[in-house]
Amino acid sequence: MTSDCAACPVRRDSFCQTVPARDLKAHSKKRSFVEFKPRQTVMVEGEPATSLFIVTCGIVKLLRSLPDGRTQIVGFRQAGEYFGLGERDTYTTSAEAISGTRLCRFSRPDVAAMRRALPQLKKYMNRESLRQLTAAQDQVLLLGQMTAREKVANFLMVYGYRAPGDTARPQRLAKLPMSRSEIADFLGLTVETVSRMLAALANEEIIAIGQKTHSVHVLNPVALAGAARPGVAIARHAG
Amino acid sequence: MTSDCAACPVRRDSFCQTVPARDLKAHSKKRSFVEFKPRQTVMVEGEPATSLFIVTCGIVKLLRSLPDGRTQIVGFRQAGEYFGLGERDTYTTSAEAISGTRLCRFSRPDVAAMRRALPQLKKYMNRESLRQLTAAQDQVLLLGQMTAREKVANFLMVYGYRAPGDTARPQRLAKLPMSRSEIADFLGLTVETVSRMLAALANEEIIAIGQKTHSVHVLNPVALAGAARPGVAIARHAG
DNA sequence: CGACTGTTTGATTCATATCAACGTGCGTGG
DNA sequence: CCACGCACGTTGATATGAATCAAACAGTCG
Repeated sequence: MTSDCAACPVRRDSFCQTVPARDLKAHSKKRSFVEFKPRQTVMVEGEPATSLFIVTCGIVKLLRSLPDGRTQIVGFRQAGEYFGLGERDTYTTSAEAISGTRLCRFSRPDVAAMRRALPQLKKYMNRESLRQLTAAQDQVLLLGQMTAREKVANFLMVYGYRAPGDTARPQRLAKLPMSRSEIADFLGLTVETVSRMLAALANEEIIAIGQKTHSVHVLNPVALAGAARPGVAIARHAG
Repeated sequence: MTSDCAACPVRRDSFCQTVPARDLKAHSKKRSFVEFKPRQTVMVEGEPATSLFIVTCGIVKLLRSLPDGRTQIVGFRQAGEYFGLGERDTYTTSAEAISGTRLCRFSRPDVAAMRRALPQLKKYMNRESLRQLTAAQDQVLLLGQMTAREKVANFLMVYGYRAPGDTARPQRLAKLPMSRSEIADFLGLTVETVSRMLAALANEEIIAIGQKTHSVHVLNPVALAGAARPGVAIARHAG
């Protein structure tokens, strides 16, 4: 909590990497820590955008809702990634913690000042905006044109697929911190359909679903890539 | 063609608005004009991104394709809007002229130099990136959660709905320069479904379709907004 | 140990795609 | 100037993928 930014585990993975070491002390003073339990709301679409958040640990979902309750997840944010910045002075998405989460909070004025003071930070954030735009376009392609099976296979390709340290083994472990219903809300499907598609892939021995249900073993990466057919994987941390 | 930027009809509506009048002469030297007939390709996804384009007149569609030919339109660009800039050094979308189109072309290095020289331009483009991100998220919500009817109604709200000068009349004219199949590719539907939804709205006397088929009269704006249900209109020039 | 939440599986329905035919406006060439 | 051909749009019949409805089945937390 009271720890200095110099000791921050995600400093080199977040936009704080652009803050020179000698400015870290001052930097630390600007940020506050906030913690959220699973399912807690971090910010709400349409409300005044007062803060920018950086994920220190845990995972957060960004979402857009329709008045009648339908919701669409437009992206996930993991350790090191930031959210809360948009073109408007109100938030354009809501955000909710998926797992227990610790966030760094910066006020908008402070962020603006930092952008002015640190050209590298400005550059970092501008690049990030463009990356997110590309990711959003990936999701548009996925939602508009892919079948349920392709959507799910793609999701596994993008969000799973991190070797657990050692890459030698043919099967790799996909960790899915989010629930089936969150996967569904991201892919524009229902929970049942997501479950069925996973079951089908498991049936074909392309994947194996762990008993903890949030871990998926990729048994046949080639076949999985084939199921994601289009070959065009959607970029990481879409949205 | 050879006209000076000072006489450009879209100067005040494009990012050139940030170029001081005294620099316009030099600015003119950097840009070249290119023209495209309907259906002609301006740039291709994945190819080296050498240029940035500003639409002078006409309309252009930006699209993403899957290897098997499925294509998704991720945005339209009209007079004054630019495209061709992304996080990568290759284009992230293809672009194709819808109507006969005239574009200003700038080389990437020149754009980079201009950004360096003109802080206002940089600011303009950064804001634009964020606007496009918001628009892309709007499209994600639409594609992921809306019904065919809602999609079409929303499309009319966003892309139509420009009073023909005089706002007094209850019915307004929606001009749709794009074909049914382009609307379909934008909404993630088929041509037939788009046609049926338009027919249904016409049946209910919410709209009336002109004989030229590219113009739609909005007879009952309130009912149209209702059909777009969610109320949350997707932002203009999505993507 | 029992309620609860999340996941899976099954039966059925429904919205939209697909397949097919027809209409219509428009440009082209006779 | 008219007739033909073609691209585009509409309309209809049918098929189907995914949603919905419903129920059983964990794993988890008091």
